[in-house]
Amino acid sequence: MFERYELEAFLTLAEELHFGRTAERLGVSTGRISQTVKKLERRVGAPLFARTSRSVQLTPVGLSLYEDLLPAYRQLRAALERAVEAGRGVHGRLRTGFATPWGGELLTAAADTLLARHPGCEITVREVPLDGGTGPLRDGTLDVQFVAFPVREPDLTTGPVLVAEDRVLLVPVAHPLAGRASLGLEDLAGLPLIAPEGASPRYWRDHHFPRRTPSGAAVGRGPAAATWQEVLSHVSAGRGVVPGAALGARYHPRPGIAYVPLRDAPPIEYGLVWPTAADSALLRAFVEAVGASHL
Amino acid sequence: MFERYELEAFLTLAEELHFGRTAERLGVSTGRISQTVKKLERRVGAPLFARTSRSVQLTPVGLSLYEDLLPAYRQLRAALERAVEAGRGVHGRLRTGFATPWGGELLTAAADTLLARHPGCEITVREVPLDGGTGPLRDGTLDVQFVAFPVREPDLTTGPVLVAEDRVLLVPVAHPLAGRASLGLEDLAGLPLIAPEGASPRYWRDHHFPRRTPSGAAVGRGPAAATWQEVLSHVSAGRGVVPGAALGARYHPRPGIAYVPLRDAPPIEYGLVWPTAADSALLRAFVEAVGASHL
DNA sequence: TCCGATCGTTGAGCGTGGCTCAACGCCGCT
DNA sequence: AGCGGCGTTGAGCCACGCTCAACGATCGGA
Repeated sequence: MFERYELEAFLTLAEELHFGRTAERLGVSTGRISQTVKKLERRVGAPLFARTSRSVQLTPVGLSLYEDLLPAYRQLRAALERAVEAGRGVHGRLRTGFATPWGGELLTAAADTLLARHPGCEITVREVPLDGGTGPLRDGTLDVQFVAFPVREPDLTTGPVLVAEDRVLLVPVAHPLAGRASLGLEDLAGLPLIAPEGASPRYWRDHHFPRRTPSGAAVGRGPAAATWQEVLSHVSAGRGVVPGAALGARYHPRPGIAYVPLRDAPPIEYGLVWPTAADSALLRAFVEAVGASHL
Repeated sequence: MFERYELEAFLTLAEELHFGRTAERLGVSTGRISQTVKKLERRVGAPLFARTSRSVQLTPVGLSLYEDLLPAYRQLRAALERAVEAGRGVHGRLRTGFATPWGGELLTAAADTLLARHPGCEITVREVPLDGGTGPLRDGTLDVQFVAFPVREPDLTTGPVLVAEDRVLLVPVAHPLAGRASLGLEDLAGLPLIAPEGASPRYWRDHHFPRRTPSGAAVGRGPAAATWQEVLSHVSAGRGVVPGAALGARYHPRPGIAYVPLRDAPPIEYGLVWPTAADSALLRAFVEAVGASHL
């Protein structure tokens, strides 16, 4: 019979007719799509796609399989949704966490709307250390975490992007750059960058706290910080600079800190992450509620 | 979404309303069924079954989920079957193997009927050593093997029981037991039992070549043998005895060997085994063909 | 009310298959 | 001929489905 991942790979590829896009939509590598389709074809005993390195097309067999499978797959999804609906399945306990202060407000707002709709459930919102990465999810302290993307951990599920904010550089007001209308990434060269040191994965730190500018110049090292509050203290005390989301300037501006737009940096994307194994009706309701909340 | 194993566990349990039977039908442990259902219920957010240690019943939510899922699941199966059919997917190469001579005849007969229907495919039938267990499947020498059950290997798929034969004891004609109308397992005490020595798993050897009688008396040790022909040579030369299937006596009786029914031993069951990863349309057609063949 | 039998649950630990990553080969364009 | 885009392949990793054994709950029979 069909495994879920086989179904999804086949159906997606039949729609996209492109291995790269299919892989991206499903959040796996192109190699995996190739291997999965190949395995399916061996089971069926005939090619499902006619493909060269330049084009992918459904064979007649593939087309009729697609037409057979699509409604069945839709039925499965609908059945699950209906069951969740019928079960009024939103109850239980959900422990959520955030590292940046305005994230806490977002989570609290969502928790309130959810509690109003489903009084049965219990939702806690806690701050977590900036340098802990997704550790609290792993050690069972939390069920969901609001974090800055990217998160690429095989055992964690990543929700949609909920907030995308332009990047700014937080500098001490006394700093020469504080007066500039905007900065480029190259301006980071030599500046003492404050960064968390701890369990956060390498690719995440490199993404948010680069050690080199695009042209290769070294970025300086400022003091390490465990929480966002520590980061802000360091900046306002003149001990370093740090990139952050423009949102922070609007919601929790700090005296002594200037927020200068970083022209050529992509926006920071934030969203929810949770252990795949901890999926539950309450969790998904919460994810939806956060998505519907606006700061 | 639903994983295949979750779907099957839920649907089967909804029909059987009994964890033990469900587990048996799916070939897993009851613990796994329990864990799987629990996970599903957490996802749905409501109990699907009302269960005590004495009874299992569908809850209303569970019932409507069952009614939603069953047709979708049937559609999936039907879609696969149709695709295999449409693909005329029976072609390619299939290397089959057997250890007992009459097994070879069974496989050859099936191969012939399959080749007549699908001239495109290539099927080879080879004898394999008795003491190699399922090694040829592991090292890629064979695609399917006809073996005596039980086979409990996580990476192998077990086909249905194709032949169930009463057990007999093969003894030299000159042996005092040769004249008996039947024997009990206790009679094995002290007899030199010929057994393969090699890669076959412990549970398999214990099942077919017990080292103790039911009452605990030690069974003797005869010479080791690598193939079934060697076993027969040893027996007719008076070097030992061996349990086997009654079928052997009918198809390849050997002068010098008496086949005495073993009264209290369960029948030996034979069937096909293959690496789960090697599943293919041709393979399944072959399994079916062997099932339809009769000696 | 105590036992034994039956059945579902739980947690620790194991093994494998789904997955990534990097190298490769093919194709079309310039 | 060189290059860039794309699908394939193989080696290796690790999360997760599964087993196993201990446990707890519920019944029937003395």
